[in-house]
Amino acid sequence: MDTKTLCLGVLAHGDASGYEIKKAFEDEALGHIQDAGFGSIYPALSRLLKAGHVTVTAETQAGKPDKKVYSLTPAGRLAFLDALATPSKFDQLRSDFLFKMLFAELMPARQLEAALDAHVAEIRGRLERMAGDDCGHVGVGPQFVHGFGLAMYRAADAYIEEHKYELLRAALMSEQPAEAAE
Amino acid sequence: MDTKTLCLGVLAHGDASGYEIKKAFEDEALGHIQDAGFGSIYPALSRLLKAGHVTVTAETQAGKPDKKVYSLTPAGRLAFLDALATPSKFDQLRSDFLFKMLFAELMPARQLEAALDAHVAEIRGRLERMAGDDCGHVGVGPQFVHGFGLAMYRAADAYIEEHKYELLRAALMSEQPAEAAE
DNA sequence: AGAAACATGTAATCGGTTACATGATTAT
DNA sequence: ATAATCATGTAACCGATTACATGTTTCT
Repeated sequence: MDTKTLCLGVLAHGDASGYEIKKAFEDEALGHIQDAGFGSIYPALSRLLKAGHVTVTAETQAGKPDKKVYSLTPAGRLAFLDALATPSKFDQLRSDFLFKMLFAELMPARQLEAALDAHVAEIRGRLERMAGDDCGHVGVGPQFVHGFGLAMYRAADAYIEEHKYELLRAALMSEQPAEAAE
Repeated sequence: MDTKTLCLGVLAHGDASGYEIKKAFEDEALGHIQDAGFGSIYPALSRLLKAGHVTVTAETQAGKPDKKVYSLTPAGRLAFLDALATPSKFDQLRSDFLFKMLFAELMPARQLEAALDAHVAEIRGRLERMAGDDCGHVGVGPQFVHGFGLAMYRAADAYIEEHKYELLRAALMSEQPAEAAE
């Protein structure tokens, strides 16, 4: 998904400035599945403006810098619907964590355990934050995605807990048993 | 993970040519979690050679083009171990599919169902292919990763099956009930 | 006083994807 | 014949990340 389509998606849920679009990628459902920085959002909005997919209105704010609020045009809405209809290629699991685990045998046991624990801790933190989200007000789409995220994180958590000792045992056995002398 | 580190990883499992490294990203465990094309592998190998992380030996083959077989140097092995020790940022779920599902309400019911079915079909295909892999000979690392992939795909499959009708019902209700007249 | 949030943008850089360029052999 | 596999590489392009540049207000 390119940043232009991502911006169209955020704007489909309501008018927003570039800054507000950035914030949308930091919390809630969107933050877990896509990301974009200022350096890609602002140029994307310029291109969308040129293409006629959005319009912009400058809003002067008391005590705050001016805001440029973008709105979807009918053409922009159509373009977004079109993007939704385009089949995208299947998402890879693409994970640095899993890549490292492929080489678990090359890592010292302590380092392996630290990597595993850090990953589980991150998953649990996300799980907790997500459990607190109230999804009553959001639509079925975001609810589905939220539930999907929960299911994935829970499955990952459970799998790692169940299998980390297999990994750790192998790592410990491959190390010199000289540690008993320490 | 940049392509250089990915190449180091493949070479840590044994000497290989650029072509063979590319193949490693197409099958088995690696293919599910990382990807790299010729256009990034060859330049990466050149840079690794310049950095002294790999050495190269030209192998003349009867009836086939010459091969350049790369081997890790001790420095390269160290650099890879170092990369494994470096904490990487947490993997996002980053999914085009989920992004689209966020906007399920904007899609026609048929298109939504098609997207859902295509995704499930892809997951099941992968699940079947993975079930056939014999993991007896590989190490604990690749076995862990293989099992992780299976667990994730199974969880995704189960979640979609359980919740697709919620999505579909909402999509059908939001459409005009004029279809009974057709 | 200093940091953080609000707000927008540009420029340099870096790296990945895609297409191009070449060429032999083997299988259909 | 033609496509596919084996084999290596370069060049153009595209876009994302990062840093830079600017300026106010509010909170600590």
